[in-house]
Amino acid sequence: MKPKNLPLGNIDHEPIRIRSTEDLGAVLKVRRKKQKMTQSDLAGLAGTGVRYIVDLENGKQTAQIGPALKLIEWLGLEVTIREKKVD
Amino acid sequence: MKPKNLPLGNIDHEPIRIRSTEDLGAVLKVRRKKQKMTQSDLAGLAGTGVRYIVDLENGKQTAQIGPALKLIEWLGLEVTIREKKVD
DNA sequence: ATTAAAATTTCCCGTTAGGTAAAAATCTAT
DNA sequence: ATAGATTTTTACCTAACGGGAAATTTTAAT
Repeated sequence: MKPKNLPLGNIDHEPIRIRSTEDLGAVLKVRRKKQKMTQSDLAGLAGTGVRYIVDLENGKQTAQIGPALKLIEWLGLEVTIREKKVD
Repeated sequence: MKPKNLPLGNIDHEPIRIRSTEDLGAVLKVRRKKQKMTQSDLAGLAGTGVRYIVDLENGKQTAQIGPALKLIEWLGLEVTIREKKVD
């Protein structure tokens, strides 16, 4: 099978490595659109403001962790952490 | 093989699911000790203050994402995100 | 039990995250 | 092209993050 050429941030059931806030923002944005949600929708669900969502999706370094995890939950995603393969 | 009974937050190469900041804090703390680092060591490496490390390990909701990712890197860990299995 | 090292708490304080609301810019469809 | 919805930006503002340093508590070791 040839590896498919998927758009940046796309999630096709294989886990995506998050190295930076930019990575995270990209993934969340693509996922939100795939779920046909607006930023306001998400903000409402996760109990944050629109500004927070915008900042997060833009890879802001200083966005807070708590709300981000809730948001990820609402997007039907899950975060895992493990030892780096090559250390 | 019987599943081993590992201490909370231990990482034995299988990925750990992060649902909350408390989960994250616990994992990072155990990992730091396994690496024989002090909080000051880590703070120095990641370019943050000791207070930040303490807060993060204590599961503070409002800790910022950027420094956390750097820290995770320095601990030889990696973060991944994927679709929830059961949505 | 003492002593030392490490972890946590506390105080002071400049910087800023992020909420609301409104305006501007961008994207979608017809 | 134009209207409508969505996203982003902006401004204002309060709450609070997080750094440094010192003090206190906890842990570890002999």
